[in-house]
Amino acid sequence: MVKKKDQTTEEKILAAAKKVFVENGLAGARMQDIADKAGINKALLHYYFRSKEKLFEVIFKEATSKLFPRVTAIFSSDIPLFDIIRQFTSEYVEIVLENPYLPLFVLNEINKQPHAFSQKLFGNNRPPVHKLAEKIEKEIKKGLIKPISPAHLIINMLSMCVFPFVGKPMIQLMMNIDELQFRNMMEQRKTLIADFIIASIKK
Amino acid sequence: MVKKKDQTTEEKILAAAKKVFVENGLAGARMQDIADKAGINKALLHYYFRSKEKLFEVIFKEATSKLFPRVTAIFSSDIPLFDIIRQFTSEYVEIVLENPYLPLFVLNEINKQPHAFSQKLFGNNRPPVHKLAEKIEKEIKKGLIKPISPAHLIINMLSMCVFPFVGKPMIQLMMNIDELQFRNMMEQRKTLIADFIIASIKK
DNA sequence: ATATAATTTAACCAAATGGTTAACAAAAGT
DNA sequence: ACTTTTGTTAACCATTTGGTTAAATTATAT
Repeated sequence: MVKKKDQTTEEKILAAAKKVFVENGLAGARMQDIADKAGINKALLHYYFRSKEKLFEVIFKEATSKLFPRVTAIFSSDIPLFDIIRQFTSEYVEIVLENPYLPLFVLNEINKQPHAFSQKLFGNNRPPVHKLAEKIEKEIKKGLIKPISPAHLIINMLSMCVFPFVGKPMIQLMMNIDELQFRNMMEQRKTLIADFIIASIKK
Repeated sequence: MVKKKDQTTEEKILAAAKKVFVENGLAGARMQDIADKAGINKALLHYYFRSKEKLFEVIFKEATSKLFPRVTAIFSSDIPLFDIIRQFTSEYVEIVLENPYLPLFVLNEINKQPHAFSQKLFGNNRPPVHKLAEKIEKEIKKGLIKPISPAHLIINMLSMCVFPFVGKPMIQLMMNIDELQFRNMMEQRKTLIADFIIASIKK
């Protein structure tokens, strides 16, 4: 199945931990489970990472570090609104397609400890939603798009990107589709979401 | 704080259990915690509901029984497409506003045991998405709305209804809004989502 | 070669957790 | 009045879990 040959012990642990944490959350993850999946003794976990919390923090940072800096970059980008929408939606879906279970994991942890995790997630610079909001306001005033509350527009965009992953099993159940079909659908969404939004707000 | 006076013991347990389960999930919930919140002994929990699983099942059914029958009803309703969209979005948001943490809870449990929970959730009659999909197809063929994949349209609608609740703490963090502001925003979404969708697909 | 440091393990520990038991108290029949 | 059923509790139990310890093995340096 998986090649674990030339990985260092630390790498083996991190790979196993990521799987277990993302699947079960912080509280639900078992150190023994991580050790087993990494093919090592449980005590060795504590040798490399002092505690469950510490290990979790490493995984959490690593898992989210790909996504949020990009969000921040795109939100503050100077390109036209429609391009921001296109770029954000396609990039978001593309990145998350690599880790489909990440969003539910992040939302869960942030839900359990909003402030602690917002700190871990954003540090001190949260994604500049206000910049995007201002840009939307401007376009409305210039009469380039239909009037809409910027906050709602942003939430709509975020919703259509994030929810399909969070609700993946439910969607698969309701629509009776397998892994491949789901993946194909998400590939389509890379462009479809932006088209859908723009069709709604374009004058 | 809360009035627990004229409640029967069973009601006290159910109220406490709902809170604890929804906040922590099946695995994260503690029987002792439920007992404490209900102001009773832990053994009494097992006297009323034999096990954690049994208690959970009761809570789960009670919590979801309000929502899904309505979804099914609206999906199979014979009214025009735009009315379905308006009715579904407004009703969904309205119902969930009473239990804002329900969606994340349900998605989590369904994620952990897709088949077991789909059984508990839907029994043998899943929401008839196909009926709605067929209706969309027809409207497209009749040239009444722009062409769009029915599956994607449904996912978009679902996304904009569900995600704001699932992502509530994250949205509150990113947009820096309090409980009341969030609630007001969701009130607005009762009509806004449908307007947004219809604007996008209307010819 | 051998002393030193880094890595790995088996055995153990204390705390937490779901669940049980046996005894006690309160209601409800009779 | 008293017997039976229902409701409630404290104490207890087995298992699980995160974490520790001390010994063993392997690598590194001298």
